[in-house]
Amino acid sequence: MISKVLIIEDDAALRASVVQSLELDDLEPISTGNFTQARRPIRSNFKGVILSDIKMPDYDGFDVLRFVQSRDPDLPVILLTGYSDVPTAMKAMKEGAYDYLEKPCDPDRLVETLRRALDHRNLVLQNRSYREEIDARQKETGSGTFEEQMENHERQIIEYALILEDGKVNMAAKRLGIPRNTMYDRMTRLRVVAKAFRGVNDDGG
Amino acid sequence: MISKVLIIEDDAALRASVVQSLELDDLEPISTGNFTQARRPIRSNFKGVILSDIKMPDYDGFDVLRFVQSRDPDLPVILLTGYSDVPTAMKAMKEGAYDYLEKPCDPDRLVETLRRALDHRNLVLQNRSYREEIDARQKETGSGTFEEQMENHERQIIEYALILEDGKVNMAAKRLGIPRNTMYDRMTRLRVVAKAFRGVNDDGG
DNA sequence: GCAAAAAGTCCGAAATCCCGGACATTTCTC
DNA sequence: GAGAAATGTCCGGGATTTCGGACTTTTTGC
Repeated sequence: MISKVLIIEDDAALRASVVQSLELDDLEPISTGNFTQARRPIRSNFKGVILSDIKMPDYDGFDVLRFVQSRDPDLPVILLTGYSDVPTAMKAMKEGAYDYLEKPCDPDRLVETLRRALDHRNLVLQNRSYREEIDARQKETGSGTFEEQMENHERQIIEYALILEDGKVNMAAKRLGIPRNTMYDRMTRLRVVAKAFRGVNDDGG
Repeated sequence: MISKVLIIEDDAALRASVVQSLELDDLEPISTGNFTQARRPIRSNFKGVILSDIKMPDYDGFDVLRFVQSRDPDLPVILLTGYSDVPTAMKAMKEGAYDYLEKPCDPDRLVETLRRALDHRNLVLQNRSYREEIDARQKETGSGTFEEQMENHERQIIEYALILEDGKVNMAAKRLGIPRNTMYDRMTRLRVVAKAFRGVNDDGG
């Protein structure tokens, strides 16, 4: 499970206290004092979430939010607002912040919120990798000539059977449920050499 | 995106107000007054989240929480606690509640919290279906007789081409680099019906 | 080293597949 | 709604594949 939290907070004292809270709960704080310092790690595969103050000199929390969203719209940003500054918080949510916390915030609430965000991030990243895997397999079943695809698959089946049977053609044929002569025919056509598969697998024979 | 919220709250007035808040934000409240009424829809593929009061006669929020987790540990439960009842809230989180809200709660905060939970739920369900798909494909490769394996693969290639071409056989044949008559022959042999692949893919054509 | 079993090779007929061509039907285009 | 283009169906001969059987070579077991 991912656990990085990129902190953007100009008040050094508050930053230190946040870092401490996170470390006590086995999260991995990355402490920065302004947006410029924080930019580098913010990218689409960042394995963590962002915790940023809103009110800061130069770049504020909304700048951070916009930048993060340009890099990855599914990278959660939690913003720290001033006490009971509801309008700002509302605006932040509308602009896509994952959540917000009022300063000063309860450490437990902070950690709970971050854990939810990390959980979310984790699911998003997992989802992406699953999707990539599915796409990759789909690609495999959709590139090259029909004949090529069929032949590749045929070769794979035959070679796999040969590996399991230590390169013995007749045994491999029996395993695949086809007459041995047919097996030889196919191997000739595909130019598969049985000898090459002897001793490849340890439990062969 | 899923949007159901199963509400368990014995106070009818509060329940009505929650329902109203949710409907204003295009969520789908399912309103119930106690655990017994709520049990039925709670199952592992429930397309929504649970919002439950903690303090109720007979069964309380922790009973709900435990029951939900027995049905699906990844089904978010948001609990409503009394005002500033921090210890109970902490306990709920420890037992696996997704979040908690203090009564009376701000409608905006309520909706934000529920949306996060719904988002989470959505990702979990999506993740599961992806995983199922990957498992299914894995199973397909490497079992059955030779003929079965070849035929399955052949069918996959042909069906995928048909999907890409919106069920047009001639186009699919061209894509695969085989004469259209051969394509028909193969489809007849495999009992693949072209019509079944029309409109499956949005960019077909 | 001998017999038996398995592995590998060659042949040919039957079965199957490939694929062009002719034709019917549907869909598009103006 | 006529003509064109694409889709779908049917046929048949030539090419390929299948697969049993006969044979040779290699491996196995004693």
